[in-house]
Amino acid sequence: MAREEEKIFEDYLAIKNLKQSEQRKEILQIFLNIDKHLTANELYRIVQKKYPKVGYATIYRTLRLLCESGLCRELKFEDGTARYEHLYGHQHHDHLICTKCGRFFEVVDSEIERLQEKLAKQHGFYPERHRMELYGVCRKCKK
Amino acid sequence: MAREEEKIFEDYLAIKNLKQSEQRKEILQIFLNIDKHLTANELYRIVQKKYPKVGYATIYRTLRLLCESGLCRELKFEDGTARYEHLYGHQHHDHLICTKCGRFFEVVDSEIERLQEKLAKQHGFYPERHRMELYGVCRKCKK
DNA sequence: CTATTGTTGATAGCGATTTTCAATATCATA
DNA sequence: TATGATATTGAAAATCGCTATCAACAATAG
Ligand SMILES: [Mn+2]
Ligand SMILES: [Mn+2]
Ligand SMILES: [Zn+2]
Ligand SMILES: [Zn+2]
Repeated sequence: MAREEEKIFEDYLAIKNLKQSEQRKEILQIFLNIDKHLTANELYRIVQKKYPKVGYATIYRTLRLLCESGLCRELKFEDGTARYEHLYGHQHHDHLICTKCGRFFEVVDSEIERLQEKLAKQHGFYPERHRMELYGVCRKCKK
Repeated sequence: MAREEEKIFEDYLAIKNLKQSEQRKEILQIFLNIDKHLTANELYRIVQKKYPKVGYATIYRTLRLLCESGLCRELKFEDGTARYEHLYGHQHHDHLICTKCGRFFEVVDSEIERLQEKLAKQHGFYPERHRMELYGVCRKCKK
């Protein structure tokens, strides 16, 4: 499972002279097995079930390492709480968010992406990145 | 000055059986006179200069009322701190945000808006609203 | 094995925002 | 205008998500 990601994380730790702790391995495994947009707290609770001794701070610390190593991306939606998604092997995308059930749907629209670049340039802006979220009601929730 | 907005706020308070306090009038005036994307703290400091007795909680409470009455919109950008902008008489817009100087530029692109609607519908979504922020370096900051 | 150095969990701290509460102001009505 | 019901206020405590601190502990090189 996820040998490539494990290697990336190990290599990142090695380069930074960081150690391969049990906690880091455990959290990496659980992170890789859950491909959702989790909050730190949600991840904490899941990790706790399997490894009750793990502390809150370690979750945050490891999430930071995962982001730095390129495996994870931190996102902030409307409520301001950080959420974390898989980054490795995932291309850039934006999100549709259901205001009823809270689910996230990933989308890409190359035409919109092109127009965003153009819009920035029209205003003398040198674009670096963007964020786009569409809020609405998903098919299931509309009944 | 801003007679219309004053009326909207007064009417809103009346409908909700709320009272027309001095503080509310003062904060409304200052809010209306500053057309920026202020944080609660920034507004607090400006209000304090003129009315030193006003409390922090009253700023937040009044900002909430301004939002509910339709005069104000709360926005959250990358740092998670809420910012407040004028809503009355302002059409929907998105933001370009300079990562050097932190300034906000308001933009609308009807073609992007159209494609956003279309994108949502393609995924079976009933769109309600969206948020789009383009981060980059503004003309001035690029030298 | 041992020393060095990084890691951990608990907990304190922080910034933004909300809640609590007793004192006070607003406002409809007498 | 005086009264009283009800809403509002400022100060301070509480909360929330997250980061910093620190002493005990674990990983790794030699
Ligand atoms: Mn995603
Ligand atoms: Mn704006
Ligand atoms: Zn839904
Ligand atoms: Zn700039």
